[in-house]
Amino acid sequence: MADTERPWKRRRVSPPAKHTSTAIRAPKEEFDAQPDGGLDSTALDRAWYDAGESGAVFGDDAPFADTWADRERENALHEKKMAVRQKVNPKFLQRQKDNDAWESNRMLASSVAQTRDQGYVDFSADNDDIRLHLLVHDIKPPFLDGKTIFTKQLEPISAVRDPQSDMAVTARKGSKVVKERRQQKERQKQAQEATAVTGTALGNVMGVKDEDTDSAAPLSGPNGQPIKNAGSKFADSLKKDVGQSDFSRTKSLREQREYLPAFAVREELLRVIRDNQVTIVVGQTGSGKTTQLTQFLYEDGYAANGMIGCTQPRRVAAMSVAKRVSEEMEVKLGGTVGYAIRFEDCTSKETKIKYMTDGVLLRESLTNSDLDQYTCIIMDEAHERALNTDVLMGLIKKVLARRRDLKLIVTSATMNAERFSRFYGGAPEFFIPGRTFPVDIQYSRSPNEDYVDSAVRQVLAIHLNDPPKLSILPIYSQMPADLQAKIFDRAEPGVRKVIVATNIAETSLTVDGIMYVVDCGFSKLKVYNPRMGMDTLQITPISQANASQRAGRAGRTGPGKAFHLYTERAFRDELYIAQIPEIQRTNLANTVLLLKSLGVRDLLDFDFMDPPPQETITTSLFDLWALGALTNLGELTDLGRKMTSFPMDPSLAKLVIMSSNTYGCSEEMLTIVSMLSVPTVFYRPKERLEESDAAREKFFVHDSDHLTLLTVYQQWAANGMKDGWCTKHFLHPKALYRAKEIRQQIEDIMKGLDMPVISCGYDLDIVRQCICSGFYHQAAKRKGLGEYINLRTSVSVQLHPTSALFNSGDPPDYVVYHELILTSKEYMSCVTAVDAHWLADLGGVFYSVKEKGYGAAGRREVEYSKKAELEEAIQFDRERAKQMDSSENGAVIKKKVISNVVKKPISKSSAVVKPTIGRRR
DNA sequence: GAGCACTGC
Repeated sequence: MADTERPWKRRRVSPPAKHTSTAIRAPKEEFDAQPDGGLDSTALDRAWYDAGESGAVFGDDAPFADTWADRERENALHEKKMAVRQKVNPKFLQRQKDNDAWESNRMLASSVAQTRDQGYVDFSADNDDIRLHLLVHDIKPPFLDGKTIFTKQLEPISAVRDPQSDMAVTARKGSKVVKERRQQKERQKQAQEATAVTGTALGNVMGVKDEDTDSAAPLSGPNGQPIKNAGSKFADSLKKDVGQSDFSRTKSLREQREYLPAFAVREELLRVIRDNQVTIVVGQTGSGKTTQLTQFLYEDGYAANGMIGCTQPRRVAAMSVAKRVSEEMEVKLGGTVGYAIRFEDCTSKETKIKYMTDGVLLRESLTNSDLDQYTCIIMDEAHERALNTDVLMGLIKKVLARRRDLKLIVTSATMNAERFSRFYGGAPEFFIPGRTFPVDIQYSRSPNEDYVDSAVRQVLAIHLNDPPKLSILPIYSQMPADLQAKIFDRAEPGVRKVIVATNIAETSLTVDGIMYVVDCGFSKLKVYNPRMGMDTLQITPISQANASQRAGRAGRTGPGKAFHLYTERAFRDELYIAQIPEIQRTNLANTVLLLKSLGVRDLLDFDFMDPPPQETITTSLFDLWALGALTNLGELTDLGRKMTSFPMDPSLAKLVIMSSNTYGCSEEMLTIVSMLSVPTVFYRPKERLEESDAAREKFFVHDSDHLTLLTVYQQWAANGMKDGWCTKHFLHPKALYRAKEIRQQIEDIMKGLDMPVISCGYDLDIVRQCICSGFYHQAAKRKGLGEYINLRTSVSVQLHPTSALFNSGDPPDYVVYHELILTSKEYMSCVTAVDAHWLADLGGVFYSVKEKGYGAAGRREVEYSKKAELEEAIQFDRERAKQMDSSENGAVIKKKVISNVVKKPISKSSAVVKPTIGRRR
């Protein structure tokens, strides 16, 4: 079998770092890199391929056949490779010995061998064969030296208004009922179905069987047949809405339009917009602002020289509103009225009214910073303060100063209107009344200790006033679409619906006919901890604005009642007025990179409505620098510029770039990155945990969760991307389809940038190395069973029990992980085993490797690293920064320094051996 | 041996 017949099979591609310039080389790589030292790559390839040929089974009715064959082939090949290596090249082991000898020699001869550097954290592997030490540096780029200020928000922001308040304490404690129920389940499991379980307390009260009250419904139908996926939930819910209200059935579109409150104030609104560059429109629910504003502006001639743009925080909204407006205007969607969301641009040359997500407009500003194509921009739902909305607001403020002809309209709920007005220099507020029904608001008389218990009691109290049968329906975003659709079904006569929802029901979807709302006063909030570089999912008291939004859901189709499960005093004193804007509680690496590429040199000069906390910005800047996206002076590098082309986290963007230009595994990396960009593809219904776990394990690649994801996608693709196949293997079809879309988008971007899409074939070590090149800043070393220590922060972290590496017989010493999540413990999610040498090589900013500690000689060790080079460069840049500081116009870096922290002098002991003579030749 | 918000490019 000649290589030419398999163009996808490529020769091993070396990592970017030049091992030869340092003294150490991992035996494996040394072997591969020696053209004369044994087996050439073609022979290896052949051995590999032959091993595969012998045992392969392919076929449609054996969905896993090719995977298992691959796996076996891989194993067989590995063994063969090792055997061949040792047989064909007996010098191999000898060379290892030689290396050892060489190093001892070098060590003894060298006068620069020093004791351990105190400034380092030393992670020593207790491996008998290779005594390997990974040293961790603590280097900062000059632009982060001292106490440079990047933002007006110096203090961290607390997710709770008052940590001592009743609600904050309750939030931290969690629900006792939930805990007990969990323990009960545990006991039941231990009892091993010895006795049939009859039901829980809750089930007994309601006269419903246990399994009916459980939150997730089974995946299979009544006969155990897998349910075919019903398609996208958006399309579904939109369909069901049609014709639900009598009003929309009996009135023409024109009549409906004129009935809206916005219509009554049309002339006055247009006059205010004409007289002001910025207008804040306070439009309540049901006022018609989203659909009418654009049409008013269009009718008033604003689209004569450009487009009227309207941004939405969510994709569905952008799509469905555009559809509605095109119907009202009796034009084809995509003509005069269009929309643009990720993956879908439904606009044309004729488009005058364009609905889009705020992320799309943000991306557009990358190519046209003055947004010239628009005469008028409406930022809808700005009060939600989504990350992109906030960034856009700062950007547009600058554009408004340059383009006096541009009009901006910001719509907001009542609570935030004044802040927007102030931000835009006292812009007028225009009020449009809403058209909703009155909602009777009730508060608890005393604080509740357990929100789940109180919620159940409250629901039952409402129910017992007029007790028909109850139908309990859960909904959350990760639930399969066909099950989600159930909440929109009309209840049968004599049945009352109870919908148990996450905050998906607060804004994202509307269910008709809700009469009662029970609000527990909490939500799960993702809060970023910059110090630990970690997201935490916290139960947090909601804000007053959230509470009103929840209550308002009872008054959409008739008068309703809302029960808040906290006291009125708590509402007033313990809740923030509005939720903390996303920009202040999230990782900003992405945003900072975007702003840098938009030419914002100093973030302090950027006008944020609410500036992000200092610590978040410094961590983001540091991470970007460590990734190689920023120079030592904090300017964008070529790599950084390339990264902004990709709509994803900077570290993932780096993986894509490295996989294409260095490692030759972009085909694989495209898939992995796409899979990491969607919610988990593994479906784990509560009542079929063991089955679904077993299904997941079939996809495991033992040393990498990333490669496991790759396997899942490849199998899904190989099996025709069928929903039935997904159901059978406990996978979410929706998530996989989305991964496919994302994959296509990234591939298109790569082609646009002339980046080759290549496969590395079966050499998955290449993929792991590439992952290491983008994630070395998130690495950990093994401490115990399943227990690791983060190399840089020394924080103890664990393998998540769903990881492929969990419970594996041979846990790797070093791993990199995709993210850290704090739940009951600090868990690494999506983990890949790496080699310590890769870390030192690819993450030269942070790590260097020492080998062979000679204990008897008093821990005399030699360090090999790129650190000296790096420090030299940093010193050079530091000097440059100083020079810039003294010059007039270049005082960018240091002018914000309050007081310079005196840097510790680099101790003598950190002297580095830089071998000038090669050790082998 | 776990834990469960939501968006967006």
